Amino acid sequence: MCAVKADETRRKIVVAADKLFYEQGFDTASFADIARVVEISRGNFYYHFKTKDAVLAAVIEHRLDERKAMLRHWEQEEDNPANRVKRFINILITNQTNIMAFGCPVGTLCTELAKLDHTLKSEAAGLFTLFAEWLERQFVELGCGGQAPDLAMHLLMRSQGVASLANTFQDAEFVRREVEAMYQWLDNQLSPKRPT
Amino acid sequence: MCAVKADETRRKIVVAADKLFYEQGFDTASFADIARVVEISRGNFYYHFKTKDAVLAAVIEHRLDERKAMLRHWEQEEDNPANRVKRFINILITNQTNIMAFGCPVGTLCTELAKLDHTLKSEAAGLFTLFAEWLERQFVELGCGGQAPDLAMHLLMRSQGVASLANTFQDAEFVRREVEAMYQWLDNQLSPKRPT
DNA sequence: GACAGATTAGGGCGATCGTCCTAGCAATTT
DNA sequence: AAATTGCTAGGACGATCGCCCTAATCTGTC
Repeated sequence: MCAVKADETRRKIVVAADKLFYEQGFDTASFADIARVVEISRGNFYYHFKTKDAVLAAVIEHRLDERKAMLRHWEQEEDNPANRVKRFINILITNQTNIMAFGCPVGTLCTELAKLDHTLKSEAAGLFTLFAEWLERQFVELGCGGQAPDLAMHLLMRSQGVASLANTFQDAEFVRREVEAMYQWLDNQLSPKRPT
Repeated sequence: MCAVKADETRRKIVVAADKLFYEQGFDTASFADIARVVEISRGNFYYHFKTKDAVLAAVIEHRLDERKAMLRHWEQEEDNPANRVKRFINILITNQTNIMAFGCPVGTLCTELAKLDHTLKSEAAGLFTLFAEWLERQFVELGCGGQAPDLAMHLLMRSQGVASLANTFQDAEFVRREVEAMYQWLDNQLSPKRPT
């Protein structure tokens, strides 16, 4: 009775819901869709999650855990904060196929929840905050000081913009070009030639 | 019987649908919602539009017309192409309230239609293309030559990124800062200090 | 004022939504 | 072997969806 079976099923539901919420949107993806993927009955759903919002909360939690693990991984693999930031920029390349098909998982969720005026929209925004604060720390380590928060937001902004247009235009060359420009921008921040 | 009545009602429907699709999303906004705003019966809807997709098509058409008129207006008011581009950038300020509440009308629609894999997603993308080509023409006039298409897409990308984060974080100061940075970027393109 | 066409109101269609209930199967404990 | 608990299957609920049909009303012409 160690409840390991339920935990496993619950995990499967969260993973499936995560994927479906991303690919179809939170509102469009239904209980029936999720149940079909997990291969459980719709009725059984209620045992694990009382409401759809509860599923969404679990999905956001799951995404937070995944992103935190990814950021930790980058910190372990890269000594240089600049290279860590480059890892972030490079998501646009490594996740290009998904982004072109469905946009940025974080941005599109926040946008949808804002339109639905959903209770959990601030929780979803926490995914952005996670990246913003992590990037900020890297810029602090790089000696950007008080500029660090603005630089972090600027980079986040560019990745969102690229994801949005990549999704609309399906233009891989555009993505490559903008990623290159972001690398360039990063270098300029580290060895400033008196901008402004 | 000059059908002026029907045209007027049809126009009201399109305007109401435009607003609701923007504020709630295409999928969430229902016939009943639109009919309530226009103050007609749900049944009457069918006389003007056979399907919801037909309403969407009309809304996209309507948005295209509005944007084209706006761009024409800018061209009349501003002789200098640089000032025209600044007008574009300044949308983020003039439309700030709506953007913070519901995101960019063009970007969020394209994103949603992509997730729904909707037939009209390429038509919606035409709204982006309209801006991209218009910006490109301004950059050509400014003597940017072959760079013009890339510069246009870059600017479009930044406006999308700013709109997305403005929507999520409700940070007016961030918007102001990024708009300023876009003005700066524009100036740099016009008097290049050997970048790259 | 009768007629014809344009426009409207209202309700019904089947499908699907999130939610909820309950009977039964599966697995572990005593 | 019996009993307790964990977990599941299946269906029913009211509401709402896009869509469709038809009868009534309005408007302008002869």
